[in-house]
Amino acid sequence: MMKSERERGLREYIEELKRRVKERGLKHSQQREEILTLLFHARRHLTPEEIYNQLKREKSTIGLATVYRTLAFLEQENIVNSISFGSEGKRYELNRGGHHDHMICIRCGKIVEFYNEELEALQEEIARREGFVLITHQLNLYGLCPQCQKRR
Amino acid sequence: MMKSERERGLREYIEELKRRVKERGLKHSQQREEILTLLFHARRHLTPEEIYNQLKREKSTIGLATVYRTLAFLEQENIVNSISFGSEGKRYELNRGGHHDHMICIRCGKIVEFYNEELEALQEEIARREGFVLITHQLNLYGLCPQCQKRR
DNA sequence: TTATGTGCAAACTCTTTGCATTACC
DNA sequence: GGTAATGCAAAGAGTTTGCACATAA
Repeated sequence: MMKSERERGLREYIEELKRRVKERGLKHSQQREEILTLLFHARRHLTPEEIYNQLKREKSTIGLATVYRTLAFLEQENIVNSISFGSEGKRYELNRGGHHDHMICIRCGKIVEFYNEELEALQEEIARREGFVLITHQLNLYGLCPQCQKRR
Repeated sequence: MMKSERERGLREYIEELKRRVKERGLKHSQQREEILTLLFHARRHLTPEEIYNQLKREKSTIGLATVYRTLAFLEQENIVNSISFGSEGKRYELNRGGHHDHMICIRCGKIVEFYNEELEALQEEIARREGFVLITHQLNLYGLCPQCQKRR
């Protein structure tokens, strides 16, 4: 269901990061690589704080400010995406190439990613009707996941 | 296109507020009415700060904390809805009974509300496929409005 | 009368910024 | 060697909380 290309390995993401950094006349760093690596292996969408704590646990010397600065850079370069649920802060995930939306369980916080061709087309259509040129969108569906429906 | 019932007047919204307050064993107040009245007349989605400033300009003695507390109450009672665009804080609008989503111009900030039956149905369908019971959703389309497309 | 609501200030949380130092190229 | 990146601490922005006083029922 998910739009997919051949899956890329960590090595490739790091190469892309280095390329982008060089293109901008900037410098690569240990820290940027650590964050990208963590996001590559993450099974969830992480907050800056979670990324910081995890790296600290792995004995990194990284600072929280660096995490924020790096995430801002990675997002701007479209290497990672951020999503925000309700009023809690942003969460980040590696951009693996397939656009998708999110379904969130309001009880347990479980997040399911989905992609629907028809939905995407419909949004384009709606925007066109209003004369808008659509650039991006964020759709979050909130509900109860199967497990949480059982334990009412 | 927008789901619609007969439009309600300010008086009716205030009556509903009073009813809800009483049901909860709470007390009505001048301040709650001021905020509701402001939201009724608002043409845009307002931040707590904007609501506070506007009321101060109208010589209210209200405090910012009261604005936050009241908005939380009104939202919980489903009298107002909040939306959050990107990472900026929540904005509030009076719940006029018709669910709708938002299209936001990333250049000028213009917000257009829309409602699409087919889109709503499709979301239900997608949630069902994943075994979720859908409770609510938020969809924001970001793009360029007609005016901003011209002045490239 | 009495519990709830209010305004103020302080506290909190999340994020950004200034700056001396480090490390990449 | 020169410039960008880092880590720390302090500053900001937005929001919440504690408390004494005001107010609705």
